[in-house]
Amino acid sequence: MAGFVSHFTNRLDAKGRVSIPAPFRAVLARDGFEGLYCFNSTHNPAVDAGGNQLLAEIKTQTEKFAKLTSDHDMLAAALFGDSEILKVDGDGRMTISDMIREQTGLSDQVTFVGLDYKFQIWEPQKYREYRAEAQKRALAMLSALGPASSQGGPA
Amino acid sequence: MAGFVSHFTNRLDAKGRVSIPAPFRAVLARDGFEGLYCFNSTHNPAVDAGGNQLLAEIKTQTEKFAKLTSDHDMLAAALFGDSEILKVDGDGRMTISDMIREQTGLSDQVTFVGLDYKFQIWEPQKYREYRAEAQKRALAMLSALGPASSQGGPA
DNA sequence: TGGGTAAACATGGGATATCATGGGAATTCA
DNA sequence: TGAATTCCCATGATATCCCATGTTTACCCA
Repeated sequence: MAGFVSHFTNRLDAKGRVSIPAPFRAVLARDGFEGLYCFNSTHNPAVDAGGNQLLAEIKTQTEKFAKLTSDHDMLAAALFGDSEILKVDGDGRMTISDMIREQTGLSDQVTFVGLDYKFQIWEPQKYREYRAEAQKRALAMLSALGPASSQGGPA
Repeated sequence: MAGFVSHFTNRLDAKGRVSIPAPFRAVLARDGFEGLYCFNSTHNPAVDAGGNQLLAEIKTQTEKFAKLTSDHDMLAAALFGDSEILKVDGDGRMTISDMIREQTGLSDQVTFVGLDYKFQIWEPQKYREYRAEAQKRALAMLSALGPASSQGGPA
C-alpha cells in the first residue's frame, strides 16, 4: 500500500492548530495508530511523525543494539524518550507543541513532507532549501548505485 | 503483459482535466494501483507517471539505505516528497496539478508518451523536439552495442 | 461491399462533496 | 477559578461525481 507521499503546506491558526493533509490522514487511518507519534529528526530541523509503521521502524533500529548497553540507552532516549504522541481532533487537525516549534522554528505555516513510512514537519522556507539540496544529492546517490539497477533509475 | 506504449495528445479542459489515453488506462487497471503516481523527471521537462510497477522501482532505490538515516531521509524526500498521487475520475481523466504545470510548461494540450513500465507527460512541442533527439541518440546507442548482438540467434 | 448501427472515447458543464480554516461553547486540569 | 484545550459547527474554495454530447472507430448484416 502507498504510504505518505507528496508535500503540502498549511496555515497555523490562532490556536496553534494545523490541518494534517487529508491524504496523510487517510494513511494514518489505515495504519490504525491512535494519535500521531512525533520526535525530533536527529539530522534536520524537522520533526518526524507517523503511526505504527514508524514505530515499527524505530524498534527495528534499536534492536540492532544490545539492551542495557550505553548505545541502546542513547538511541532509545532519542527515539522514544524525546518523542510525544499528539492528539488529532475530529477535523483532522493537530496542535503544534513547543517541542515542534523549537525544533523547526516554524511560525505561521507548516510544510508536511511524505517519506513513505513517515512524514516530516518543516518550516516552509527551510524545507525549500533542504529540498533543493536533496534533489541534487539524490541524483548523485542514484548514479553512484550504478547502472545495474533497473532502467538506470527513476527518470 | 504489454506496458505503456505509443503516444497520444489530448486537450486540457477549462477545469484543468485531461483524458488519460484509453490504452494507458487499461494498463493502469491491470496494474491495480488506485490513482496515478507522478513525479518530476530529473533530466527532462516531463513528469513520470505510473502505478505499482513504477512505485516498486522507487522503493527498490530507497531500500538500499537504512531507514531513519540521513541518507534515506534525503532520498525519500526527493523521491516520495516530490511525488504526487493524482486521482483518476470515473471518466478516466486526471487533473493537471501545479507541479506538473511548472515542470512541463504545458498550457492547453498534453502529450502522453508510453515507456513500458511508466509513461511521461509532456508539453507537445517540447516532446516533438525531444523525440527527434531521442531517435538520433537511440540509433547511436544501438550501433554502439556492436554487430555481434544483433539478430541474436545461434549461427 | 456498402450502409447502417452500435460501441468506445474524448470533452463539456452543472450539481455535490471534501477539505482547510475560523471561531464560539463546553470542558479539563492545575 | 482561570487559562488552555477540546469539541462542535459554520463557511468558502476547490475538487469530485455524474450525466450529456459529438465524433470517430469498430462491427454487423444484407
